[in-house]
Amino acid sequence: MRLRDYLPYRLSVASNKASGLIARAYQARFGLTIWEWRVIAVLGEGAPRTAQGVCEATAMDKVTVSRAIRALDARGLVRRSARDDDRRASDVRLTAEGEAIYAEVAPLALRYEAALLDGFTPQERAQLSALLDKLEARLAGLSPAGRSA
Amino acid sequence: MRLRDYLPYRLSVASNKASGLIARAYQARFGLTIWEWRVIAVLGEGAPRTAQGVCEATAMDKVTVSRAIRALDARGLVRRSARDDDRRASDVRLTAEGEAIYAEVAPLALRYEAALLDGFTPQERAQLSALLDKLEARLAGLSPAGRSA
DNA sequence: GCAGAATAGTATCATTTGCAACTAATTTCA
DNA sequence: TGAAATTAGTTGCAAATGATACTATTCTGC
Repeated sequence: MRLRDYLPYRLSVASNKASGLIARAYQARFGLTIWEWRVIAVLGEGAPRTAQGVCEATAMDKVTVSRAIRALDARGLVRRSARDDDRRASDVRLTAEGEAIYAEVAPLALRYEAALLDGFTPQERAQLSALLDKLEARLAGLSPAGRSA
Repeated sequence: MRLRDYLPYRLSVASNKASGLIARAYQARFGLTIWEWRVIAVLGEGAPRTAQGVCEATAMDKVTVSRAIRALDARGLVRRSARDDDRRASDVRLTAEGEAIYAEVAPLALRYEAALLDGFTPQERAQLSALLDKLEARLAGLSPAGRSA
């Protein structure tokens, strides 16, 4: 058993390094945590979402989502509007200011991804993506009930 | 920008799911945290290591290592012995009881890895490993100074 | 149409984490 | 030699995190 060859360990190291790198950039330039950024990223797709919808789209748990949305709301980057078909839930969407942040952060994020994949051939990129798909499928089968953070 | 296709996000989700799955098993059966397990895993290779050496081998920061070693020491799974060539540092090694735990946990860990990779062909396993190598190399180049957790 | 179960989201509290400061020992090099 | 800088490891404290419990609302099915 060699830790440095152990797949879950390697995933963890790679993921933490990548996330840490990018998180520092979000934090330094926009004062956003990774979770706030994830919320912005899914809302940036256009459609409003409930907190629950954000949970599903971001693989964050509901407490984390609740806090991220509250922080974004406090900064005026998102706006919540009660739904009349279900008054427990609210639709969350980006404000104009939130859109502006999204428009700046998204390209930055993509540049980081491009930097990570710099030197990967198109074949390698496709392989990596396919292998991650496969891994995700395995994990979905093995996990008790898909939480993550 | 689609979050669900974003590489750092995908790595994070896969890593957290895999780690969480395995962490639950360590915790439930042996009362070990992931960090304690990592320390045991590297010490299980045989050679004693200083805390610093453990840091390098596990990609953990020194505070985390210090705490993990202390907890393992308190449980009698590792033993520390002052070095006389440098009295700031101690060599840490597994006790007999630590070895016994290692002998039980390591196969369990490998079974989990095998479960993750169930359905992967040998080619796919090799590809995954090679792609992670490549990613790690990129990350080493991009990261300010390789910390992680 | 109503009692009980389920769900959206929030609040509480204990634990974990990480940074920065600290002690003690060692190295550097003038 | 010996003062300044560096390193090993620990500690303290503030912030992040997560499990659990809670409120309010909606669904179920009898």
